[in-house]
Amino acid sequence: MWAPAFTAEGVLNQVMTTPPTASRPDMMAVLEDRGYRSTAPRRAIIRILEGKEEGFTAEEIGSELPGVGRATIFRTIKLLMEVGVICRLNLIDGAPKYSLSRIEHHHHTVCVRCGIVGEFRATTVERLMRSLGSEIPGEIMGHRIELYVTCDRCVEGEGN
Amino acid sequence: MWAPAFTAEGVLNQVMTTPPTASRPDMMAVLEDRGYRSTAPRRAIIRILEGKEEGFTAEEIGSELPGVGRATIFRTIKLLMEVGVICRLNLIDGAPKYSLSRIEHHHHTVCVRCGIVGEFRATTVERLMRSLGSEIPGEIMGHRIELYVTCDRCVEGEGN
DNA sequence: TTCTATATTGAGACAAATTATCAAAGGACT
DNA sequence: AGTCCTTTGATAATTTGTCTCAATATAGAA
Repeated sequence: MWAPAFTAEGVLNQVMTTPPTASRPDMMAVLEDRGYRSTAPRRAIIRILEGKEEGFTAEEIGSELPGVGRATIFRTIKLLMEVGVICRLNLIDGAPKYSLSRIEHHHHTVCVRCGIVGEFRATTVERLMRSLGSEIPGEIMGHRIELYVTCDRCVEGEGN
Repeated sequence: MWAPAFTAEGVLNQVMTTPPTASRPDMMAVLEDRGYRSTAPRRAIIRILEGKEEGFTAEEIGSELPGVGRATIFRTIKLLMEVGVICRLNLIDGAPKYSLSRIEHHHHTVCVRCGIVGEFRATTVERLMRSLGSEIPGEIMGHRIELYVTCDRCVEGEGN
């Protein structure tokens, strides 16, 4: 198995990458708390998702669960996004990818080579966004930041 | 007609929104410089694009040029992205939209209500990215920042 | 436990945004 | 004008989702 792409080092309170071991909420419980039913397809999808530390695609989940209908895969992903436990991001070419949300507000790194997704949080980013708020016309409703990187593994394996 | 969503005010060297009058490169010339041919469909598409100050969709361009094949619309958009004169961005729901690049490196604001696109540049953002570089594993290849806003016009027209 | 009202599911049609194919047409240069 | 190579348009195919609707499963009552 592969070692984590991100280690929790970095200037404290500045940049915080999330170690894959960070605790995540029980996704099914979150859904139930919101009144959604605990069904076999949902549990199956969630079980698969729990192993996806570095991002996943809907198609990927679908092919790992041939017994679950495609519509259900998408419906469940959408539901999990609505309740905030996973989020959607875009690769450089715009291709969609999903990722578990281990920390409330965060941003993503996406390897331009292998597509592996990581997340980080930087309080500086938030400060910056607040200050941009007064300069930009209109009301800021949210933001999305994606950092395109060549991950350590791909840098090392240069030429593969 | 509507007044620009963005005015070039703001703290100088901090946030810079781009006035719609900012000069843009001659897109056809850029393509020719790269060895691409100047064809009627390309010139037509570019002529339409020149009037699109606030972002556009491929479908929109296509319907304004019924004589040009759909594939050519997409091919030309892709080409213009490759040479860097337009760029692609995503609405909150992931829907694609394109925008002219008036300044080399910039980011976008997208109104969550009307979808109008604006661009801005903030040197603070660049400084931040550089500092993130040393904290994040891997090599940073690029980044994308999208600010989701409710534009002035939509805030005013509240309830419409 | 069984019943029941209602949420969910799966199959498949449909939609939007692209990309691939390929023969026909169009530029650039001689 | 002629030739070669790029581009184009029509259309099929793909990818990522959403919608419909009848069949099924679930949560909570009885």
